[in-house]
Amino acid sequence: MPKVTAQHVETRKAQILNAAGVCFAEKGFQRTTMKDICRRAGLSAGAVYAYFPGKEDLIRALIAENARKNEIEFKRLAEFDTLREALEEFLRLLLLFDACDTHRVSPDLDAYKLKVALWAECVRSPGILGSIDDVYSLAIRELQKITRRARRRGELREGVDTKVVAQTLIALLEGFVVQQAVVGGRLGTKKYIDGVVSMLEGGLLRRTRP
Amino acid sequence: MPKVTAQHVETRKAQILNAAGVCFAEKGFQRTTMKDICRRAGLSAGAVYAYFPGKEDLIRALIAENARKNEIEFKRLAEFDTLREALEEFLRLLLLFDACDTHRVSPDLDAYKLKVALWAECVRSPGILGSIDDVYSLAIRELQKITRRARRRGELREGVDTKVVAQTLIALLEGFVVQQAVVGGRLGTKKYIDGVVSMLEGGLLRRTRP
Amino acid sequence: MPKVTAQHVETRKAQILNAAGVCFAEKGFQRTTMKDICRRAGLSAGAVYAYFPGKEDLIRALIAENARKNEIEFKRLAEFDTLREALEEFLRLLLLFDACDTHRVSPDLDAYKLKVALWAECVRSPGILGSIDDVYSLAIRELQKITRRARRRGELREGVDTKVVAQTLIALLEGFVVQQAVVGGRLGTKKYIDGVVSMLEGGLLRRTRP
Amino acid sequence: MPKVTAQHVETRKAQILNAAGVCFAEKGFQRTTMKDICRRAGLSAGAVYAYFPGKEDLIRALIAENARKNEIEFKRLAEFDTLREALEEFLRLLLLFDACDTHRVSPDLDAYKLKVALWAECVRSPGILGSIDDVYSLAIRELQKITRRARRRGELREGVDTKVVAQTLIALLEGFVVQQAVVGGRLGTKKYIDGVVSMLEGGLLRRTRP
DNA sequence: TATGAATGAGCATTCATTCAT
DNA sequence: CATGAATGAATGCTCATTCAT
Repeated sequence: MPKVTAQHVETRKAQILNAAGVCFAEKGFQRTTMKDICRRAGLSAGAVYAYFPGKEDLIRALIAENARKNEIEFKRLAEFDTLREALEEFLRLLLLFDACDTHRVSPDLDAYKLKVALWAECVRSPGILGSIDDVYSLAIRELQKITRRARRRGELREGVDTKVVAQTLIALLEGFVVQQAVVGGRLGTKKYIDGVVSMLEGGLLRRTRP
Repeated sequence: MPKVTAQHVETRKAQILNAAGVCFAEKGFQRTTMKDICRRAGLSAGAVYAYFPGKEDLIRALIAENARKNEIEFKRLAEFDTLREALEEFLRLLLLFDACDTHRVSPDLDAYKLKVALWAECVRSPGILGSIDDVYSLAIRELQKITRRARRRGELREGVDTKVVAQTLIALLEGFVVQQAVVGGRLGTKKYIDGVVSMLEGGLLRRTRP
Repeated sequence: MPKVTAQHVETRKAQILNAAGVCFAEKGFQRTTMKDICRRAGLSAGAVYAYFPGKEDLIRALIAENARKNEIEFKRLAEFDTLREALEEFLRLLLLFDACDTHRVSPDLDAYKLKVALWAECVRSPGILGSIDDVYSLAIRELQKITRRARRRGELREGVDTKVVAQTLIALLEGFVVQQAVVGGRLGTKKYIDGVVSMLEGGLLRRTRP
Repeated sequence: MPKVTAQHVETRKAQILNAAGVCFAEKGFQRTTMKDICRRAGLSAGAVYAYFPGKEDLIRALIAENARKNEIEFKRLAEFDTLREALEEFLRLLLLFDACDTHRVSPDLDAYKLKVALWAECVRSPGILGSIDDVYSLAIRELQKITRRARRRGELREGVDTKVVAQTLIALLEGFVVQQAVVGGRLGTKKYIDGVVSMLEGGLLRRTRP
């Protein structure tokens, strides 16, 4: 019975986070009412509160989940042999699959909007800031690792600060998300990735033959 | 007397928008109460409502103001002779001065946070979406103009899509803003700008001497 | 459980309408705050709003209820054999019992005041006007039926317009209500009814023996 | 200068009461804002408050004015020779001319609505109840005088209580006003008056020849 | 466990009234 | 005398959270 219960708890939590994610993407965190989430989850208020202490905990859980997924993604990047491949994968993973997948949201657009909603809350709630900080630290650390290895292999131009590179890559990602969310997802993801990779290749990577 | 009144109206509106900007940056749009804004503006509720019909109109006004400033900035970029200079100015203007200035906020950090707060509202309120769209269209158009001129002057690598370049530049900007807001402004702006410019130079701009 | 709930909903609604009726009678619609009603109903604001979408709906419901009761009363009038009896019943029912009963108000005075309060709102709110119109149409129609039957039986003086009779009867009723409400219920209901009936008998009804 | 000022004061007061009457008829007392009245009067808030201490005083003044007019009308009724003539005049005066005139309102409908609005306020405001009471007392007293004289002249059926007659007449008046206001003035005033007079003649007045 | 009725603090907004000019 | 900007208490309504069943 304990096992069954543990399983059940996970199912319920996932069900609730699912609903919360969709709602937050649709209407933002503050505009979403607990009733919205209950309705979408097909549960009563009491049930939701049995699994999560409060509304705030729902975003916190969503962010934590996001972090966990991010960690996995970033570690997978380290397995690529060339920086070029890693870069392409980085953009592809995070812009495409990540979008739909991480946040349990089906249409991409919602995933972008949810990200913006999460950021907006991160910026204020002191309770959340901590966890988001960790996500960034991890991402930068992992990206730095990859870049450093690339340098060792001679793939990198000289004089390039690996931390700044990491920040830049993240900015290219998040800046894309903002535009997608705000402009309504009309951005041409494939074209953007290609363009970015080609720009980075030209400057970030050393010319194979001077 | 008409002149005095017109002057007075502008003063009051600015005073209120000032206060609203600071509050939104601090606590986000939804968490900010009208009372917060009134207190900060040193005015009574009635006074604020005499100048703005409602809370929503305050963000709308803030976004509109932002748009107006952006327009001016972007047009100024066109005056630079080389793309490199324009790029540096682009990043510098928008990340540094713009931040403090556009939103009438003194500490930089608040400006970044305000941007995130505005985005979060843009994503939902149908009434706002229109105006923000215009801002993006303008920005992309202006940046494209600059890049096309650079191409004609032979400053640009071949095979580069000017629209994607514009999107990338904006992403580098907005991605930086997100990080600053979320991480708490610990990013080293100067280093970031230098890094980005150097990366773009290497790839975006044709090597002066192969 | 559905039965219990349905029952419960009706109880609550009645409890709230009760309270609203008393408050509106005491202070009028506009001067009555939702807090007044909540206090009198012994419920929280949230509870009241769970059963009625807004303040306006409370009067609307009160008017609708009034209409339903009126319909029943008027149909009962049709069962009397002579017009005289029907008239007496008409006045008696509507001035006495109706007053205390229809509006769930115990002291008569409140019932009169509530009527005036309802009229005052009817006059303005477009949403209410429709329903009140129906009440009048029904009342006039039913009274006309009764009078026409009386004419067929030869109870009526010649040359009498049945519609005008209906309007007159209603006026005698409502004019009484106004006086009671405004003057403070000092009017001598019994005496008024007797007087009116005797006047109507003298003129409205044909002399049985010239 | 004192004379000029006194004249001016009266003009201003009339101007303000005019505006107040129209507004109250349109939207009721509570829904009418002082701003509405100011706008309609073409005056500033300060100006209105210079002539009337507050909003309440505006209805009080309107009621007082109504009372003064009523007094004159009723005294004029006493001058008719027969009760029948007086009755017809009573209804005609008060339903037609009174409506448009007393309340300084041009379209009849507004006058009826204003009456209802005034009653609604009379019922609550303790400060107003007194003055309205006087109006009723006077009306009943004057009508009684007329009826008593008619009795002395043998115009009246035996066994008729003059006070009840007065109340009935007033009820016929006010009941008509309620219907007009609520139903939207579709009542056929002339027909109503004729009908009422004929009913009253048949019963209230002794048959000239049995 | 699950329910959903109830709570009540909190919020945006309105408007009668004042008073410096 | 007149103005109209400013005040701030008051109001209708929402929604996160609790708890008896």
